[in-house]
Amino acid sequence: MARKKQYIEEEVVDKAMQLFWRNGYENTSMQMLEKAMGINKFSIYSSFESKHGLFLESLKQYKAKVSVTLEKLKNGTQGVEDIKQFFYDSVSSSFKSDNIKGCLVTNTYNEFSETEDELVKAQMTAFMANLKDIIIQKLALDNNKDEATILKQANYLLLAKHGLAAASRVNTKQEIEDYIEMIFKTI
Amino acid sequence: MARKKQYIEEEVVDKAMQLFWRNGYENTSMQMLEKAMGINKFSIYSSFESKHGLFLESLKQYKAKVSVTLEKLKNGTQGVEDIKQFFYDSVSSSFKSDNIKGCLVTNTYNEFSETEDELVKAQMTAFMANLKDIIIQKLALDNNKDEATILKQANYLLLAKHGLAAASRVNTKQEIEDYIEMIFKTI
DNA sequence: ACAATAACTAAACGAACGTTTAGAAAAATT
DNA sequence: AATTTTTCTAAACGTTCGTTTAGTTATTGT
Repeated sequence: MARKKQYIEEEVVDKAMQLFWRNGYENTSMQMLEKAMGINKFSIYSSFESKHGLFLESLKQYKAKVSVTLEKLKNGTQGVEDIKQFFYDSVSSSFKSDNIKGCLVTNTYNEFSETEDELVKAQMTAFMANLKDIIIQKLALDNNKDEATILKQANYLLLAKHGLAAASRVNTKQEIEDYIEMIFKTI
Repeated sequence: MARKKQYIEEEVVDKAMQLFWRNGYENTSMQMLEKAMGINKFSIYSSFESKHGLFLESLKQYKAKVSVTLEKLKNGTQGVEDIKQFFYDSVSSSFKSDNIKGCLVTNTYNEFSETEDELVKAQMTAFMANLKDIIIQKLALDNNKDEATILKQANYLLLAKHGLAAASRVNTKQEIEDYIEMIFKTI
């Protein structure tokens, strides 16, 4: 019939994701994407329809990437200790030297908080809500906490995670680890 | 001699600051600034040289604005309790209904973390360092904490404040207040 | 080998960006 | 009132943005 694609979509999306992750949506241009993905604009548009479509695909791939860590948390049986480990897992990629870019979901949550892009915002909210549910589940595993305490602690942990993601962009490993330890002293 | 300016620079900078605060630097256009400041591009450029210059001026004005709260913290004698009050003061402006924009310094810190704008980054770092010093001072006021503990707690509080600023963009008042209370349970 | 089809290159698109400029309007000095 | 000086208006500047469009190249099935 015809020619085959000379690139694997999953591979080029991964490159795009890394760029969005580091620079955000608005500060990543099609020119930068072309270069990083190793294919040109036509190919990007024929595969993903638009920059926005590519971004949504990048978000999807990011979620798939972190789902390993999330699944590990979900399957844990140690309660609070599992959550703590999840926090450590979440920032571990930042410590691989120059990969300091926090959490793509959190970054996106911030960047899009003032926009009217309901599609992206809905995805972010869903991700957060899912994480909150899991955290509540883990907290409930523990001994004798009443529901009100669990909800408060879940909120606290979610916001602390939010801060952690932001912090991992600018703070040292030691500071971040100290921070995590401090977070869980209260719980 | 000649005509006088028909606007007060401090007033128009305040409008600009609010816009930058809400949307960030890159997502605020000159067109938006023209409209919000009520003067046109020529006037903006003759007063502030460039968009970047206007942004620096906005940052300066923001610092002046929060210096009241910062001074209150500096003059406090209650130690940890002063810091907690400072946290409440910091988010209080977010509760005035639709003014949900977090902290301009934190927002800028995040947006510029991957740029090469050393001028802006230096200002942000200086602001953070100053806040850290003050927090250390307040923690030292308290009873019998050793220096290592104080440093750890100061780092924790700084990151918690960072998370708080991000959270105030997207969370409810109740969640934020619960969060602050939780933060200080450990200290 | 050839036709068909899809993926490629590369140039151009209009729109929006930050910035500049030429000329009109207004106020202060003489 | 005339002159000077500065601010103002409004249009245009050159770039870059995301997106589209010809036209070429490569691969597949017949």
